[in-house]
Amino acid sequence: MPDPVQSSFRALADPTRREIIAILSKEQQTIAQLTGHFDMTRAAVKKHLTVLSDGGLITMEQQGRECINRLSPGGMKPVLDWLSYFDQFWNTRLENLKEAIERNDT
Amino acid sequence: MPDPVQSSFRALADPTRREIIAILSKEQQTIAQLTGHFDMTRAAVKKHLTVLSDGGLITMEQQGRECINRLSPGGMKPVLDWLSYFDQFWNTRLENLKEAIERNDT
DNA sequence: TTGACAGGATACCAAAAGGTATCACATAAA
DNA sequence: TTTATGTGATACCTTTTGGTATCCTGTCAA
Repeated sequence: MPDPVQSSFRALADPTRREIIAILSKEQQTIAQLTGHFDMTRAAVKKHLTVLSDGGLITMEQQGRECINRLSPGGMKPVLDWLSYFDQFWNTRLENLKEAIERNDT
Repeated sequence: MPDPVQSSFRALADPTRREIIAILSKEQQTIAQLTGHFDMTRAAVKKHLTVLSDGGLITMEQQGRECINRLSPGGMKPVLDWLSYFDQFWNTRLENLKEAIERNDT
């Protein structure tokens, strides 16, 4: 899937993948660790991780026999780019983002 | 689909639906008008519109024998809420949103 | 009234998506 | 060196999804 917008949005469209993102936002995890959070096999979790990786939202680093999964900071760029194109309609909520930004910037 | 986050993200996951959003951001359209923009049947376009409506991203108003489709201003709220939860990782791109907001706010 | 036009609704189809089971392989540990 | 662990890869299954075709209903215009 060569379109970054499509692959990003696709990666976000599944609740399991969004939860994986939430978990990885707290700490990096191996595939086996991540599987412990869900009621499915490692193979299924690994498929989700592949989709997330294709979408640029995470990075998968091989370390010995383990596979470390981390959130990719710039991965959300295509999504935010697309969303910001329609600010004039959805800027209601952007107020909150603005606050978050100002908290971070200083 | 009772989960607003899921139905919103699902609605955004298809390129045709995102293009519909782009079109509707310029002007409201009937189903027949929208169909003119794509290489598919009215039935297919209507299905996409139903998904977008389920996701709260558009409103469909019956007007005589026509069906007027409009962008729903607050529809992106669940998406932006979810995204803003991970600001600390993706705030790189939030800079641009900030600029867009400041252009609109005055 | 009689068409023509805009949409619902349904059934159906092919492909993609989410998931499991299984086997193979490399590596860490005993 | 065994043995167990963590993962990759493949095949397979079921459900969902994107799409068409078809038919039916309502509405606007001659």
